Amino acid sequence: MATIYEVSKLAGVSLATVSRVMNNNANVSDATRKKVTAAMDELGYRPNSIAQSLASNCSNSVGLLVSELHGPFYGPMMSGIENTFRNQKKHLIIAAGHSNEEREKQGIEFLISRNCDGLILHVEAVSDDYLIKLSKSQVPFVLINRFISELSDRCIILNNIKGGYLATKHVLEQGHKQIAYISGPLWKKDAQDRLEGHKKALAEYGLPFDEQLLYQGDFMEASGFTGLKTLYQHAKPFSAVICANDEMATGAMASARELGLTLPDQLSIMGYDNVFFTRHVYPPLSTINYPINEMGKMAADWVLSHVYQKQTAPLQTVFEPELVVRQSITTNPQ
Amino acid sequence: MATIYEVSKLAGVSLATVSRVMNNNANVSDATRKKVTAAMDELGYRPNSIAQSLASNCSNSVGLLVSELHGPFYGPMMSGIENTFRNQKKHLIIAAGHSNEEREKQGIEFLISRNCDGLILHVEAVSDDYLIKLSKSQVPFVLINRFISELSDRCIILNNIKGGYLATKHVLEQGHKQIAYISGPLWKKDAQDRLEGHKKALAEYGLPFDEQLLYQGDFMEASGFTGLKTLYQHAKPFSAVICANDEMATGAMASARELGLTLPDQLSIMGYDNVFFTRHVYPPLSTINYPINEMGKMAADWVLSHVYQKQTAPLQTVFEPELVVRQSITTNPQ
DNA sequence: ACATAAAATGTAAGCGCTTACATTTATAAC
DNA sequence: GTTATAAATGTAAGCGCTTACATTTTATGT
Repeated sequence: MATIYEVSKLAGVSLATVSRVMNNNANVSDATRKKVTAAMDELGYRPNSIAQSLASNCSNSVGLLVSELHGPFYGPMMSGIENTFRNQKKHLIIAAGHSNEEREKQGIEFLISRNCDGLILHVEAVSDDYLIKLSKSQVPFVLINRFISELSDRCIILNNIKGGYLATKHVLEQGHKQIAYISGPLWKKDAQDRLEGHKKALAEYGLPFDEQLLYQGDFMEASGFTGLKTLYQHAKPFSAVICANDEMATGAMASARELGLTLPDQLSIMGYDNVFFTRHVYPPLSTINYPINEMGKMAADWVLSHVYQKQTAPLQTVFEPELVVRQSITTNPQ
Repeated sequence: MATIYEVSKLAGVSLATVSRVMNNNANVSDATRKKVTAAMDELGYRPNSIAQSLASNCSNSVGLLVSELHGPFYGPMMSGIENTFRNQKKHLIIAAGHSNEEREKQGIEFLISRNCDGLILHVEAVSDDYLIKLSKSQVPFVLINRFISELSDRCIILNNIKGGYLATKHVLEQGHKQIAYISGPLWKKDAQDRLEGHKKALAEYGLPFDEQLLYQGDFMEASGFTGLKTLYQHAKPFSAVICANDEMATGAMASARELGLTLPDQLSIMGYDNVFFTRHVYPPLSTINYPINEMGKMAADWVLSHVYQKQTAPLQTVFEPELVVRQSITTNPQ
């Protein structure tokens, strides 16, 4: 592989000049610029990005930590991020944290040790304090789907209270009066917020919130399954169940069928996230849209702006959810 | 950030010695090793991986090109790969090719320019010739889900003929006699192979293959939708349709319902890939398992072995599909 | 105690770039 | 034609490591 040295020799200029044309430095005459690019072409020269990084103290790489590389939620997020960065010649180093404190910390360590210029973090298990401490170290980072008030300017989040509110309001509007709720783990802020929105809608319709109709799940499919079963067997009757995410809604669907209920006639189910497979389940699931792809892009823009001083579209930290009506909610239940 | 120089000064040894303890070189006495690690701890030293890469001519990064970062197929593949590499302190740089020739080439260029030591490629649009030429350049790569005979030792593939065979055989065993087929784009080898397996099973049961019952799709959901509609309106009657992947099967399901058919009673549907949401559709889709996660791991092992000379489990290039029976196929259709 | 080999450590060059600073060349003003 | 100023180019010192080779220390055999 040709080096800058060989290019400079062929072009008959100094190393510095070659470097200047590479970096589009203004102070190069057209004539020499042409000589240099010609020499580059002739040699098939490609700059060594490692050497560039070492000399410029900028690796042009940004680290991304997500809980899982698979699963319906992270894919669209990564897509949005990758796209933005590739256009800017930055590259993405990806690691998985598996929603586990130790592994999330390891992942962050790993990315830092890889000289990332900035980090995009979707972490769940690591503590607020850890992140606040981290924010005082060298490497800048932005948080997706997590709010820490001390770090509020770098938290890209969804308005989950509103989302929870919209979901329940829709179900209420269809005439349901007995509504069960399967929440996420309530130590998580987003699970809390969604539930809070639910309560708010209930209150608005003059309905009391009933603890008996609440089941605390963990955002995973299985907990939707057992959640519905538990509610069905122990709680008072209900005509609709609202799930704090689509995975649990899916579990609840399976559970409902196992209980012999026909959907949606005998039970309406509402999801949250608008993960792509919600269109494909049967009946197609009504849910709340989580614009995760856009939020990924915004996180990338944040990095572009704060780390690389690039001009970007105005940064937005809180996104708004939207109701997506499909066919899992009946009107006027008996 | 402390450098190796400061560590060496604190420990009272030379740079080389510090480097040796970092790299676990055997020729370091226990006493000095201790001194050095103590100094490292005291300074909170972290080696600069960029400098290491430049000096050692090894970036410890491997590039991964997939068609999309989202979608049900690539997630599990990336997961398998990331996991293997992180344990080995290698890192993954990810780019998307979008099944488009230009973008795939760009992606490969991008990864190479990022000094990847090796590449894992899931490419669809780029030509065999291009890849053969690429194989003669510096950077080693392995191919997932693509077979090129000149490069056969670095192609990690599924036995798609067998998969196609298993799918059709299962449907035949349930008593179906009129079977439609929605294929992938037939310029793709995997689409061809799956269809070939289908024909083989038909032949084994003494049934002729009927061109009229074939629709050529493009592996995307929409083509499953229009495919079924087209077949239904123009072809002779059939009691089952086999789709060359799950996405198209999903489209076919939606289409069937729109045609007023109840599933699976009036139409059996078979998928391929065993993408995770196939459990969630209704009726749960019978399909062929594609062990993409394992294949991803194998690709990572290939790189570990060929690029980094690591000892790995024996390499396997062709994987076997398996039938997954769920509830989308009826028995003894009328 | 000595010679000899093996183990431990040090020296210094170099990986391929960037960039501050110095120098040369072109341009403008008089 | 000078001189002042700006533009273009060159020089050389790093960036933080690895590693071939040289040197010193330690262990081994007699």
